[in-house]
Amino acid sequence: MDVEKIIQTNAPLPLRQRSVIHLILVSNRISETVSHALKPFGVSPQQFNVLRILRGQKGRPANLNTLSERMVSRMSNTTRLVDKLLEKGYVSRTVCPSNRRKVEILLTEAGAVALRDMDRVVNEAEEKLMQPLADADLRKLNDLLDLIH
Amino acid sequence: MDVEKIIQTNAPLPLRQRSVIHLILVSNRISETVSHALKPFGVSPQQFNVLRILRGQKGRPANLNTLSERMVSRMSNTTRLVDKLLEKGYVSRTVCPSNRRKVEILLTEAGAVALRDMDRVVNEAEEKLMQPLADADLRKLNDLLDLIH
DNA sequence: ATATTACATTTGTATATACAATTGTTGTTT
DNA sequence: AAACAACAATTGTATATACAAATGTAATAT
Repeated sequence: MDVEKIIQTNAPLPLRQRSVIHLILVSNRISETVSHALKPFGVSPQQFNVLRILRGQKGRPANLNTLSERMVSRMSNTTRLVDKLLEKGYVSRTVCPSNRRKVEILLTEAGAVALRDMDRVVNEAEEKLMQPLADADLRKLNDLLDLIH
Repeated sequence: MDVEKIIQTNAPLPLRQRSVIHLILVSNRISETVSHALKPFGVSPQQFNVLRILRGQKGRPANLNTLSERMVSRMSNTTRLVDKLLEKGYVSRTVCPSNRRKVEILLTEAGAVALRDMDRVVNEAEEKLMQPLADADLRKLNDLLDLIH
């Protein structure tokens, strides 16, 4: 990404500042792309994220706490996210019988089916974005990101 | 950043997928940190961004179009962003005399003063985040990010 | 001159998110 | 058992953002 062109400055940016802006630009691009790919399914990237976490549970129910802890972006209103998925019939929500404070959320069959299609389009979108990076590049990128606090 | 720990999966992620999640996690972390650093000034990162663009204009007024084009995140409602900055007295807004469709936005003296303080805290925050990366690392990171579409 | 089109900004609306306050349930202390 | 603290989820509120529609102004065509 050509940072200077995007933010339209002619003065070259200090290296650190450029890196920070670059990271945000790339992340925005990724989010937009994924968002766009998911549009036909009527789910946001966060909702998609929740569905993937539920699949990872392999049939074991997840409560709200677990979901919010595992989300890529933690500061979400998980209750309302799950509401949306419920409306679409992708998840079920029942009060936990052993502890009535908790709630048990499960991926429905319809959710699992839809998720497979979502996976396909999201994977294609990510592949397209990251295609110029060889495996060695991706490994190096991950190593560098690991350094950031 | 330890991606697997954060999203709490024991299965190691495919390299490309891990990179994508990693980028988003890092970008979220940066946004949160900057957001937090700016809290005492009562401005959001986007508002800070607008102030910086206005300073870059060096006294020449910017219209709304210019602002939205140059913002790191383009999909913002620039009118309302400027409204907020106006309330705080950081910018002025007047109808352009030569073309009454346009609007001329300028950084006020109070805005310039506040911006200097914001710059300091934001720089400190970014420095702290990126401190583990040497110059060579930052250059490499920028190069890799440049590859992404 | 009037109508049409293009331009620049603003407003409306639905959704998302941050953060605080509230509700309902369970566990612990006295 | 009653009172209190801790836990889990939900609701309220303010702000942010995406996207479409509307407003007002200028340029162009008829």
